[in-house]
Amino acid sequence: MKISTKGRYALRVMTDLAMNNDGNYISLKDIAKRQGISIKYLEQIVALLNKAGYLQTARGNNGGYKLNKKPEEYIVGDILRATEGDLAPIVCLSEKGGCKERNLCKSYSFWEGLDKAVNDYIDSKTLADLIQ
Amino acid sequence: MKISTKGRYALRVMTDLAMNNDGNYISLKDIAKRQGISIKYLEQIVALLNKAGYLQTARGNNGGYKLNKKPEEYIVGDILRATEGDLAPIVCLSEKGGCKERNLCKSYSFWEGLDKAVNDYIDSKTLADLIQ
DNA sequence: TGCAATTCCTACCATTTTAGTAGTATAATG
DNA sequence: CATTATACTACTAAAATGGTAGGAATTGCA
Repeated sequence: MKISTKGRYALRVMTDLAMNNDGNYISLKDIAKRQGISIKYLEQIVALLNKAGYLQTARGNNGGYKLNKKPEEYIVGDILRATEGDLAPIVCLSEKGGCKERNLCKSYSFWEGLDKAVNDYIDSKTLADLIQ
Repeated sequence: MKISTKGRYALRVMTDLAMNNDGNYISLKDIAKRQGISIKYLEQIVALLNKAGYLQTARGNNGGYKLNKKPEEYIVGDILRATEGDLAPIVCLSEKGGCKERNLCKSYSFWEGLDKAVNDYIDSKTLADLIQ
């Protein structure tokens, strides 16, 4: 029941981009320095955020990343799901069509409820909530 | 962000014990058969539950396990914490004395909130809620 | 033109965690 | 004293985690 570094670092990258936004692109080198995370590992995390369409990017000299939208328009849950993958607490909830034994399983609706509690919370926060 | 088999099976063992309780001890052999889990693996899970004081046990012939208390007196959160270990979503929250950078970290209170959301939910359910 | 800075993409790897299996000792019962 | 059961400990294969590494593609600037 742990969030991995991917999700945690992703939030740090996004808050870093939000807080240091001056209109220019921000390089991973700068973010890595501020956050104390290796550039090479950040590349992989940013790739996920980028694939999800959360960033504007520019390659080459003076290139880097910046946010696409205003901080209050980023749902934290979206960021976490994009980097952590599915946050469902157990496999049964992720299976397409649902677990076949859901009607027999006494725990199923409990896990459903936990899943909902988690998602309700992370979807109630935006990037703006974090940086203030 | 997954619950492991330890926690999931633990809940199944507890519900099995609750539902099949006729006053006699219930052997792992029976539980294993009903639940489709190997006896040997169940031994390890039950050991955790036992260490937490949730069970009455009897060795030898006709031995086995039974619940200590009424189903409604078992908090699901307690069962999960006993078998999964700490459910805090990130390491910072588990560190004794708290994360040293908590005042600098923009995400800290977000993770605290997630931890609370999870624990509030799992502590609001009892074994009785599951078996009905 | 060419070099430096940067993202992009993919492969690799050590360590830890997960999900068990296995063996043996200990205890109780009939 | 054989059978049935828990108790304890060691081992292990496979997967996930948390990175490192190398090189290709792109862009800005001197």
